[in-house]
Amino acid sequence: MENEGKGLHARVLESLGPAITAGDYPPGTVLRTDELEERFDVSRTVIREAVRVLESMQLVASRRRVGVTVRPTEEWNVYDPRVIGWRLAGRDRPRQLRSLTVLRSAVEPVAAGLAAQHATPAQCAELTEHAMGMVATSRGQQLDAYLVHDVAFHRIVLTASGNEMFARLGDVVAAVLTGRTQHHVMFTDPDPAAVTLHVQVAEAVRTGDAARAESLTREITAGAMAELDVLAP
Amino acid sequence: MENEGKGLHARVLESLGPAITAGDYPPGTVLRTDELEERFDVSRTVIREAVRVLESMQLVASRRRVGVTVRPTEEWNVYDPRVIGWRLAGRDRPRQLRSLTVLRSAVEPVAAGLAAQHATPAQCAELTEHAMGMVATSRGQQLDAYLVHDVAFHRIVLTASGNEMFARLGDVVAAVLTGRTQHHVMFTDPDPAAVTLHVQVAEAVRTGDAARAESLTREITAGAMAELDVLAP
DNA sequence: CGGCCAATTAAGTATGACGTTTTCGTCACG
DNA sequence: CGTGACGAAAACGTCATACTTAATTGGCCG
Repeated sequence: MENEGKGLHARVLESLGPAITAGDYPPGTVLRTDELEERFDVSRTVIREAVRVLESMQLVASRRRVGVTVRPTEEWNVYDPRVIGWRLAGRDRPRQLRSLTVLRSAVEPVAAGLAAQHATPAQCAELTEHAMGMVATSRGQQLDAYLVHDVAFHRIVLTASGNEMFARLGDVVAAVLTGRTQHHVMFTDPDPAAVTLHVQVAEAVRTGDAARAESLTREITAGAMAELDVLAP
Repeated sequence: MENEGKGLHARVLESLGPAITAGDYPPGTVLRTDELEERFDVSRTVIREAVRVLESMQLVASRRRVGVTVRPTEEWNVYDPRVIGWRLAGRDRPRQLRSLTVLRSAVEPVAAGLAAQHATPAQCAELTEHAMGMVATSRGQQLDAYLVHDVAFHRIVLTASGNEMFARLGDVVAAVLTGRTQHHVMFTDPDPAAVTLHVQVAEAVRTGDAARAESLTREITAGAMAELDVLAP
């Protein structure tokens, strides 16, 4: 098993979390502690700790004399990295991918503008480096290598913005980009226009041109949205 | 006491969470379970469950033979509503307020643009209603009533965008707006220009003019940023 | 000096007993 | 027949304890 190395409660979590976020237990469903205890063949301690975590994600609510009830979707902590991961792995992956892409299209341009103002020389260097990397790997079925540079590029922009809320979306963007590559047919090279835009963004950040960095990044995210409209429901 | 009604673990959480997010325990600090057990005079069960929740927020990491260690700030789940609340209540409230305002300025304009495309007639009606309410309460030291309409307005825009990630930021925006009112001297009425902008946004959303809704909202959030520069460090 | 093994430490798990709150059913009374 | 109060049951919440597991430390031996 690849399931070893973590505590039992983590294993229960990795089973219940995806199931709930996938909608296997519709909102209002009640789970009794001792039922789960038996189902996973673990002690109450373990179940209780797993339930506490699910509760902290607002996926469930535990009430006396009633049980652990699944909460409606609108109340979930949809920004919790694990919730995002579970939903991306589950049934409504397309919808989730769309939500996150829209979020990207809102956040990244502003982040790029701020990065142009706050990025350190070292960050600027890394940025151009990865932009170059994208150019170098943009042709000839090197999608994996390209993805690495793409993810790194966007992560640096978010970090260099100097806003911690933006910086923490790095994983989200990485997940979206990775997801896109996986769904892309493996034989189509990246859009050359997008590659050029990344190079230009790196340049704009380096020269401190915030407005240009923002508008160029808006073009990138607009492209990502357009791709979605082609490939997703 | 006003502390009744919740479980013991919740009480421990409400004590440890704010302390950690306030920086009372610098990253790397280790907390032993039995020490906490004694300090709060509760059983191990309770401490363990509280620690699990803190762990799920990435505030701490629990490792065997070493203890519960506080994680560096960059790893915290800064989108967790409780973490946001604790930080807003704590020492670096100004920095947090600034981060959230920047996030707002990125998200709300895009949300308003989407709202113009997706808002239901009922939502449009509510929107104009609250915009009117803002006009009515914008003069004569009715800041509390004004705030209610302001919060409702922005909440509806985020919800009407149809993006669940945006919708879940309603509480964040509410916290920011509330925080601003509290810090505002209680005798200055809201900026008339901002009030007008809200009315115009409601109109743009109603008529489905996405570009206009977005750009007007951008003006609103730009105003909020400008206010910050005046009042905050 | 270096690597290996054992002792120690603190978290992880299991279990049984008891407390607490909420819900539901029953019974008596108007 | 309806209503209210009382009581029992159900499920989570808390406590105490014993045992297990993994990681670190330190000492012993090569």
